[in-house]
Amino acid sequence: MDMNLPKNLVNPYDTELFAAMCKALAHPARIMIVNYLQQIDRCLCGDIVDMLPLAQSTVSQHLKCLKDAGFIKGEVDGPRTCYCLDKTMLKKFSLMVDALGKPTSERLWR
Amino acid sequence: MDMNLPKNLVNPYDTELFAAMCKALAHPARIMIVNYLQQIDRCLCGDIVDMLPLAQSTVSQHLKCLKDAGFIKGEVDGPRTCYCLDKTMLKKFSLMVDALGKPTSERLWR
DNA sequence: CATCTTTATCGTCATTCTACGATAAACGAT
DNA sequence: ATCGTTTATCGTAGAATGACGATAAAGATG
Repeated sequence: MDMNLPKNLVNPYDTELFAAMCKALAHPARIMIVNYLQQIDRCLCGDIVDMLPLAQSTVSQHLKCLKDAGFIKGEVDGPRTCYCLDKTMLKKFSLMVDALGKPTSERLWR
Repeated sequence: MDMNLPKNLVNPYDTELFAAMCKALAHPARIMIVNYLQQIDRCLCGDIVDMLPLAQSTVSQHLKCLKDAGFIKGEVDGPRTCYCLDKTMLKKFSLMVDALGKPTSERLWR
């Protein structure tokens, strides 16, 4: 998205990235997954399927969405996949959200 | 969304709310609007239309979306509407995002 | 090797989102 | 009262999302 504003007022690159991060979290099932992983550290896809009232294929889709956005990592282990949070990414997201409520001059990210 | 997990592990109410907040921010144009309002404090709808490469009706739609989620407030002034951020809401969102990366026991919100 | 378990992907359908132009509504100005 | 300005809403078209079942793929197990 091209903006009609001087660079010192906006940052289109971060805007796109930040919107994409929000989008990845913009569904209750995906929030549930992140919460769950936060609390049990790591688990198999099947565990998440058991927790959510959704079909296995749907859960797999949500996991892909979170993985593509960088919020979770999946480690293949035989026929299974073990998922865990990427806390670095969560931290980054948290910093960007903080920045949203502060003037540019006080922001820690670019 | 109904979960198959004990209450001590999840919080469906907050999950829905948080997902809705993320959704409201899950578009570059809406991030731009929040950023813009952060930097100029308050402005008319028309100013935002000038900034964004979008039709007036589309911008109005995005503003409604942010307003419905509580991130901005609109004060009608004659035929105009003056928009500004609701920093309380941004703060709340920020706290919820922080919580996402922490165990339940350390969370400041319910 | 045949079978079972686990997960990812495909195809599909219904819904939601995003964009636009057209129009209505609210008011200020002439 | 009429006209111009500003903004919200309506209708709509196309794209994206979210759900599912079916199926493929990758190993384990008998």
